[in-house]
Amino acid sequence: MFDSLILKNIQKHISLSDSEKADFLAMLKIKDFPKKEFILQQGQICKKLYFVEKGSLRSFNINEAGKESTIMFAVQDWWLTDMYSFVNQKPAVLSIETLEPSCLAYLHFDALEKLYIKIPKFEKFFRIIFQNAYVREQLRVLDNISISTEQRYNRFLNKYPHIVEKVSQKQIASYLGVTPEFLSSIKKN
Amino acid sequence: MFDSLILKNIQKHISLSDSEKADFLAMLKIKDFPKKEFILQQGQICKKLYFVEKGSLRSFNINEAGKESTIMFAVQDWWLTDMYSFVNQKPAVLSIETLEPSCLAYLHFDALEKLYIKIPKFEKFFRIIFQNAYVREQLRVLDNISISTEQRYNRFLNKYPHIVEKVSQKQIASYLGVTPEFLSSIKKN
DNA sequence: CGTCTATTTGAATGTACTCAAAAGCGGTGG
DNA sequence: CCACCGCTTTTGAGTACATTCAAATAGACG
Repeated sequence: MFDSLILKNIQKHISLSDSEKADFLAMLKIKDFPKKEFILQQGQICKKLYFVEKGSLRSFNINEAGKESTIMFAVQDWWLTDMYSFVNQKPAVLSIETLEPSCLAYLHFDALEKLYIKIPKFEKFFRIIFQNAYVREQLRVLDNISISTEQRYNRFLNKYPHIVEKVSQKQIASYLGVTPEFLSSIKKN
Repeated sequence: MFDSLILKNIQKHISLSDSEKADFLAMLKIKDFPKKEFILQQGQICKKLYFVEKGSLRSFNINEAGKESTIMFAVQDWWLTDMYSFVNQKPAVLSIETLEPSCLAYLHFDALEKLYIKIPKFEKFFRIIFQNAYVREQLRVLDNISISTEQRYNRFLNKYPHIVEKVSQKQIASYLGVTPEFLSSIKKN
C-alpha cells in the first residue's frame, strides 16, 4: 500500500496493518485551502484535528484588549488544532488560518472517538503525540519566564528555520509576546 | 477492593477490574519524603513518574545565569515528573523538591512501559492526562505572552488557591517569571 | 533568643511599550 | 511594466514596566 505522509507520520510511533490503514483512511478527510483562509474562528467549537500534508498555518488568540498572540505555527508533518476546544468541546480560544495554500488531512472529533475504539493502538499514538506536545510547551514556558527576549528570538530562529522562511516579523513578535517595533530594535543589535 | 487515591484518580478516566488494580498496584511504589527533600536533581536521568498522595512539591529550573524558574507546583492528586527527561531518558532540565512532608506513589520508567503492554487501557489514561497537561501548558504560554504580570498573578491566585496556601511569594514570583521585589510592588497596588 | 530567609521599600538603570512618522515591499490593476 | 495601495518594518521620542542593588523590617524555625 502507498503510504501518504500522514501514514508515515503515524508509523513513526505505531505500526499498522494494511486493513488498519484502510480503516483509518476511511475516517480521514483531505482538503485544500487557499492562502489566508480561516479553518477555525475563535469562539467556535473546534470539531477537527488537523494534519498538515502541505503548506503552513498559524494559530493565534486575540484578547479583550485586541492584542494578538501567536500560539503556534504548523508546517508539513505537524498536527494542529485548538486542543482546548477540541478535547472539551467548548468555544475555541484560538483562530487558525493558512499562511499559504495548504493541503490538510483531518479527523472529525466523532471519528477520532471511534478510531480509539476500533484501533486502540491510536491511543498509544496520540499518547506519544500529546506527551511530546506537553514537553514542548513546558519548555516554551521555561523560555518565556527565564531568558531575555533576544535569547528567545535567537532560539526560535535556530529551532524552527523552516518556519522562519514563511512567517513575517510581526508574527514572530506575536509568538514571542513582544511588539513588532521592539523585535525590530532587537534585530538592529 | 479499597481504592487508594491514585486508583480513584485513574478511574476518573478508565475503569479497572480488581485484577487489573492488583497488577497495577504491584508495579507501584509508595514512599514518604520529609520537607525540602529533593526527589530529582537537574542533570540526572529521571526514572520515575510521581503521583502526590499527600503533601506538595515544586519543580524548577536554574539556568546558567543562576536564575531560578518554577515550572509547576503539585499538590494532592497531581501527577508530576520532569516529562522531558522521563520520556526521552535524557538529563533532567528540572529539579523537584517537596515543600512539606509528602507521600508519593510512583512508577518506574520500565514499569510504566510494561504497564502499557500488560494493560493497554493505561495508554488511554495517560493519553488523557498528557492531553490535559498540553492544554494547560498552552494556556499558560498564552497568559505569559498576552497579559500583564498583575493579571497573571491574579489568575494564579484564583486558579490555584490550594497552592497559594503552601508556597512563598518568592516561589510564586519565580513561577510568574518576575523578581520577588517586583511581585511585592504589585501587591502594594 | 538568635539566625536565616522572606518580604518590603526605594533609588537608579535597563527593558519594553505606545504613538507617530517614514521607509520598504508585495500584490493588484491599469 | 509601472504606479499605486496596503501592510510590514524601521526609527525615534516619551513613558511605563521590570530589574538590580542595597538596606530595613518582618517571619519562621531551631
